Amino acid sequence: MTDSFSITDLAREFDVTTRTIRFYEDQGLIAPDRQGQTRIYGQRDRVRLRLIMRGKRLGFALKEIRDLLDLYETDRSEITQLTILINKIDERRDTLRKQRADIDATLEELDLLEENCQQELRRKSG
DNA sequence: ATTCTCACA
DNA sequence: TGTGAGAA
Repeated sequence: MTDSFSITDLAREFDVTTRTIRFYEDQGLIAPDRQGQTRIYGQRDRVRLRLIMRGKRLGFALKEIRDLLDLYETDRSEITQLTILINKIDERRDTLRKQRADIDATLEELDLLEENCQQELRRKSG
C-alpha cells in the first residue's frame, strides 16, 4: 500500500509524462508488475527511475543507462560494476570536452567574421 | 484514467 | 528521445 505506485504517481514525482515512463519501459529500462494490464510500480522501479533521471542529467544515452542498470541487478561484485561506470564517466567527459572545443572554435570563427564585417563597415561609411 | 499502436520530428 | 492521436 505504501510501496506501490501508479504510473501517474511516478510521472508527477519525476516530472515526466506517463508516455515517457512507458517509453522507458519499451526501451527496457524498467519492468513494472501488472495488475491485468495496468502497471504497478514498486520501490525498485522508483529507484530505477531516479537513477534514470540522474543518468539523463549527466547526458548518458538511454541504452547506456539501461546497461548500467542491468549491471546493478546482475553483477554481485560491485568492483566490475564500478569500473564500468568509471569508464562511462571518462567517456562522457571526453565527448563534453570535444563539444566544448567545437564551441570554442565556432566562437572564434564568429569573432573573426565580425571583425571583418566591422572593418568593411568602417571602409564603406567612414 | 490506462493501455496499445502508428506516425512523426 | 520522446510526443500526439485514435480506439478500446
